[in-house]
Amino acid sequence: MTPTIPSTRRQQIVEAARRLLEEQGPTALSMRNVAAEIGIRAPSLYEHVTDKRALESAIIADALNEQATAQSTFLASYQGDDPLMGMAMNYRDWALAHPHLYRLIYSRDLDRDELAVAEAEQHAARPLRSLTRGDVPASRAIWSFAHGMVSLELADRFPPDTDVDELWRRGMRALGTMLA
Amino acid sequence: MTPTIPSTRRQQIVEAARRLLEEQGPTALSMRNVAAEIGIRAPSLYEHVTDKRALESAIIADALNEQATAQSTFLASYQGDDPLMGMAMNYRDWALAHPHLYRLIYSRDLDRDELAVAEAEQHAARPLRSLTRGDVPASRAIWSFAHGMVSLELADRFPPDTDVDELWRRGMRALGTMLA
DNA sequence: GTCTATATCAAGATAGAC
DNA sequence: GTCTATCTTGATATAGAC
Repeated sequence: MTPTIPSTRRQQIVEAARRLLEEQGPTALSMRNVAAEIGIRAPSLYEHVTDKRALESAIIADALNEQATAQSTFLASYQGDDPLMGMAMNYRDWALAHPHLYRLIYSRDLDRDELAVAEAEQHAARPLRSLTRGDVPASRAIWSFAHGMVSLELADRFPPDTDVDELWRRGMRALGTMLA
Repeated sequence: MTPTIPSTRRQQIVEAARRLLEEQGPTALSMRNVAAEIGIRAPSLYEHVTDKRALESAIIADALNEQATAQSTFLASYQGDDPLMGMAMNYRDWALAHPHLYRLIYSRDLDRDELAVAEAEQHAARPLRSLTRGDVPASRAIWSFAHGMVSLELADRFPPDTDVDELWRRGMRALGTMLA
């Protein structure tokens, strides 16, 4: 079987749900829509996922893993002289490319009791931690800044006169002093 | 009329809605619940507020103004030697004291076309800007960090071993170098 | 102006037939 | 596994009484 064809019904459901979310936003992510997307009725979904929240958790786990892969791939091939700023831009670019997905990820508590979610969380934190050479508090503070920036940008919360690039530059330069 | 008794029906509605949100969370914030809270039926609300979104915007405007007042009051009476860290803790404390309210404020785009909201946004940014002595990008970068920290803490996104206080100390100390 | 009564539509979820 | 039928709850809109 080819990788683009989901091997299980559950996987097919999760992928359809994510597609709806990314292309049409959170209001399109209804059980009815997801079911219609794969040609069945809504109640049938409950044979494969516990409820809507579990479906969202599956999307979140997939997304965190993808983001982690994007970051470690970026880091492995980075050639410039400011990998920290590079990672910040990589984080931002991923979020802006998947705005609805990013908002879902941080819209609620993580279901850490679901193994796939707990693993994905660990996975997602690894690339930045490797960059701070194991300084975990520093990596978490940098993550907080990046998340705040992306979150405010996605919600259009910066006043219209804001030079967002400048905020990233100044913020990341200042935060980089944590590592010296 | 005493200040604790809302002078208009609309004000009464906004206060009831906020009370429901703060005490019982976002799912309790329904038009039916709000109406029941003040002893009327849901459809009657639409004589006073355009729709639910406008009601939320009214709550957000009130909340931003309150937060602004809390910050400027704090700043006016601050005696210590690190006002920036003090402001950060004031920001955090306010958010942790009003978690559902804080999440509502940042859950969606601001309705800047509503005058009260646009004014409240300006109002909320002022205390921190006075602290950075007019360095607007610095104040916005600091705000982003603070928002990221609060947002991750409220959503329980820091791993269980996290010393959140330490993240604030290290992050704010680093960001303070922007002002020197 | 303000309210009650009512209707429409969509959502998440469950029971039980096939 | 999938279906139909159904329950419950929510936002919203209109008609019409007072």
